[in-house]
Amino acid sequence: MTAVQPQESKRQRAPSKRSLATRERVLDAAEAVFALRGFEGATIRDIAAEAGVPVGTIHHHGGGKEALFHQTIARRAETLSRARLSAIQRVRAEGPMTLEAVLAAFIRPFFELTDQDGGWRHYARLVAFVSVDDRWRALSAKFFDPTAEVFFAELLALLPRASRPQIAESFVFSVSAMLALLTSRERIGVLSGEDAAQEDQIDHLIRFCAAGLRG
Amino acid sequence: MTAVQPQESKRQRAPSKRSLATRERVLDAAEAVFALRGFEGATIRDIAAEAGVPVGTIHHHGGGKEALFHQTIARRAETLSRARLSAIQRVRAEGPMTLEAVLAAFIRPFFELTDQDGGWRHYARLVAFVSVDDRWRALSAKFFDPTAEVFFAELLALLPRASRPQIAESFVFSVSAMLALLTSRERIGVLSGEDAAQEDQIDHLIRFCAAGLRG
DNA sequence: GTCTATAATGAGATAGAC
DNA sequence: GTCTATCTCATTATAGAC
Repeated sequence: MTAVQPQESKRQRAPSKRSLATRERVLDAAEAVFALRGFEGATIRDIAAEAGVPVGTIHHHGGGKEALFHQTIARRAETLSRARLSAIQRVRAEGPMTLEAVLAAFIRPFFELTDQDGGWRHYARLVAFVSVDDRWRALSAKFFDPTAEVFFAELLALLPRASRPQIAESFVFSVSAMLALLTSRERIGVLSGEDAAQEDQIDHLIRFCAAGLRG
Repeated sequence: MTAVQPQESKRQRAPSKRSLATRERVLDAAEAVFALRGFEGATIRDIAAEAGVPVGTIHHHGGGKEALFHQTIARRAETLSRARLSAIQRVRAEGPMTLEAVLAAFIRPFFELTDQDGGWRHYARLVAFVSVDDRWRALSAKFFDPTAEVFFAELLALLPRASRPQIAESFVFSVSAMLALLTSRERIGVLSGEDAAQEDQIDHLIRFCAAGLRG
């Protein structure tokens, strides 16, 4: 805030490699603990223990519990968005522009990321929490709604005979079904009694949503 | 634990009218606060303030925060179950036994209860929380799974060509879509830009799920 | 940048008067 | 049965040494 420093709140130095690594560890730990216990159920101490750092370090990097939660959501949101948008671009470029292709472009990237990395698995649970809870409405609006609206527009174009509210409802149903599958693939396995291949489950989800949207 | 009292932990006297009324007020308040803030986010003090009783009273009736939460879920679970089971009985008796009729018997009673009473509205949010969160798996299993399995059996009988895991998955998708509509009818209205009549939304949900199950 | 020690707050629970 | 006052503990946050 001095006259010597005209650019306000800009970092003086780039963070060191060590600092960046610690920051990643902290966010990994936060992701895991938040996913397991929810926001209020998680404690800074749990996260510190999980990350193997002192409690103070969490505050240094995270800047408070709520800011830490925001960062945890924000970290992977961009990657997810980009994966989805480039998938829909590919569909636009290569066709065919079917309902199934649009839904797959929205759904598949999330599952692919989730399957390749345990951190993304935790993130999927977090997204489900955030989506279902009105207290995090602002977070959803900032990180997920813009991409969702791109896909919503595609659905509108693909289903000219359906009304806008109907498509909106169907889209909400589809997203909630996707989150259910993301967060409880194990549980579904138990109920069904057999082990369905995961690829089949995702195919099935896409067919379910497409049929619902058409119906 | 004395020899004089062979029946252990039985109440000596029936609770007074006043006590029962207080208990209801406490559960109403707990329902509202838990629905708004989640389990950890809610505090005993918030609930006491909402109920207009001292903090100690909450413990007297509720027996601890977790027991209070259990009671809150338990209080309306029986009513919901019975409404669903008698709806499916009516379908069995009067026919026709369609996918839509079975889904309607599962879905409609919850919405009807939710619409007629603000407490049920809070309860719907609680059910959504409980269903999505593995920490409350035991609660779901005790209060909701038995009824769900009755409907799952009906779906199995109605869709002989589909595999058991597929029906299980579709059922999970349908339940999550139902919970999404129960907890965010307002939000869907905003996205869609117009006001769809609520009856239409429920019809639409049933059609969506039926089409998905068939597809 | 990292870590230790501590401050300040707010929580759930309970004992005992009424 | 109801309510007041209090206990005990765990939490977030921070100040300051390294």
